[in-house]
Amino acid sequence: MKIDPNSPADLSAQIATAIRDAIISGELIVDARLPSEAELSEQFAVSRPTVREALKRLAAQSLIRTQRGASGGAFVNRLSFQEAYGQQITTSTLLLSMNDVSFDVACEARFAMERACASLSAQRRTADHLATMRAEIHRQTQPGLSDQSFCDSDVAFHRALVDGAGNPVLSYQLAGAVEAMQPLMNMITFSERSRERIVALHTGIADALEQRNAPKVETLLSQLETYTLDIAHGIAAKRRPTAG
Amino acid sequence: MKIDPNSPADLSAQIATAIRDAIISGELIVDARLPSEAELSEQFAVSRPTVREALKRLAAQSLIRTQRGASGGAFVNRLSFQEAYGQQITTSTLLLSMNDVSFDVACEARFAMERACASLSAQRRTADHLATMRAEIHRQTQPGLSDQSFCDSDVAFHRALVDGAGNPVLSYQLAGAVEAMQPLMNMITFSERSRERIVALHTGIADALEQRNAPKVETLLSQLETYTLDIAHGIAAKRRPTAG
DNA sequence: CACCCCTAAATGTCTGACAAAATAATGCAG
DNA sequence: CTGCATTATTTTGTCAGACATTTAGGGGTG
Repeated sequence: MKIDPNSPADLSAQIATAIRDAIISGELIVDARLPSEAELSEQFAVSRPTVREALKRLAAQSLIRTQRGASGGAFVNRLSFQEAYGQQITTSTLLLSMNDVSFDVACEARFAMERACASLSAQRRTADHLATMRAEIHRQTQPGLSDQSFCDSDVAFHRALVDGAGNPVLSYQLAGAVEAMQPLMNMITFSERSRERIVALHTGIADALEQRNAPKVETLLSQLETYTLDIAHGIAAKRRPTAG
Repeated sequence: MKIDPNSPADLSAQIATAIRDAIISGELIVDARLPSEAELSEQFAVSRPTVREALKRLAAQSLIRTQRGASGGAFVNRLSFQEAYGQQITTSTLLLSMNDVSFDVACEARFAMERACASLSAQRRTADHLATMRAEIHRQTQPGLSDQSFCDSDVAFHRALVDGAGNPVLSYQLAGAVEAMQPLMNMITFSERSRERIVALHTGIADALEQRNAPKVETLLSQLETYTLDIAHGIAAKRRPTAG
């Protein structure tokens, strides 16, 4: 692992890249201990603060974890699905908010992916998944529920649907799509009537999953997509009423 | 933005979180300039190296960019789809390689998501997308092509399919799924016969897209999934032939 | 007006030091 | 010899101050 002191890039960035490559290539395996900061600074011929900046870059990506004390140090981290979810969500949320992605585009992507889980979920969903969905539906019917809480419950419902597919990679990918949309969804006000309609669709989806009827789940998801767009467009229309 | 010096977490991590939250909440908008490192170290009552470690953490997530010189500093970065792709791929790749995700599970997730793009792509694909796919198919028929190059071309083909859906959010999500599988795919040796079969399926997919026949695209993708699994299982079987 | 130089501001890097945490080693009592 | 408390050592976390490098802007000169 060598670095080029004449490169235009920062030394800490180069060092981070070198170590990251070593991890990705398998040269450094999970739970392996990196040399101490003092040793690294000697190897790369840089100062300790520079090495530390590099290590913090890697820590920000959950590639390493650090521990103090004797026999401490920096260790290659096993990237858990949990941590990956978190990064996925942060990245996706920022991506949507910073690039003026329209509600329609985000919505389309989300439901397209969710429909992709439908048939797998219909095959494999357990009683637990169904129970979670029923519980969230019940929560959604509670009077006086805030829009925020309604959205949270909505996310939990769809998450159960996706988890029902029993494929952690799918769950991971969908986590970004579903949760990243939450800030956009939170701008929506759900009237009593629209909540009724959504709950009805959710109930239909849960029923179809119970019967392992994949096509019906897909159909209902499409209807939910259409209805969500209708609500969003209604809100948008109200906000700029015959401007002039 | 305040931090707690008695928290168990590192100061640099706390500062990074504080600034990250300010960005996500919209308190700091795109291209806004953060205070200089000296000012930040005063505000948070920490030393400059600590502030720098925090900034490097944010830089590692592409949340900020830095510029030297007068009127330089740290600026809130517009997270581009390009950068998000990169992070998505790195994270997904590591996730798969570190968690012993089976080829089957990854494959299932990938094709499920890709099928989700099929109908949109059938509706919206342009002549450019078709041309890209045809070109990659042609490349795949070249004799003497290495397995590595064949895989690259395969990725490019499927990427064109996904991009054909005309939804950047979908493209972003799929980038992770498709590219993260590449290290797994690269372990496969493609015989001449299996290449012929894959090319035939690719041709069928391109034809179906040209005719805007979404159901056929989905069917062919399912066949490709099955066939890919067959190849992978064949390889796995050969590697442990009647052990004992 | 154009060109050059100088200055100031900001990040990038280095040195050296101390604090805090956690393990390892040591020594003492039973 | 064993068990426990104490001390040492290693390692990360933090600080202070300094110099190098890059860049924008201002001012003087032709």
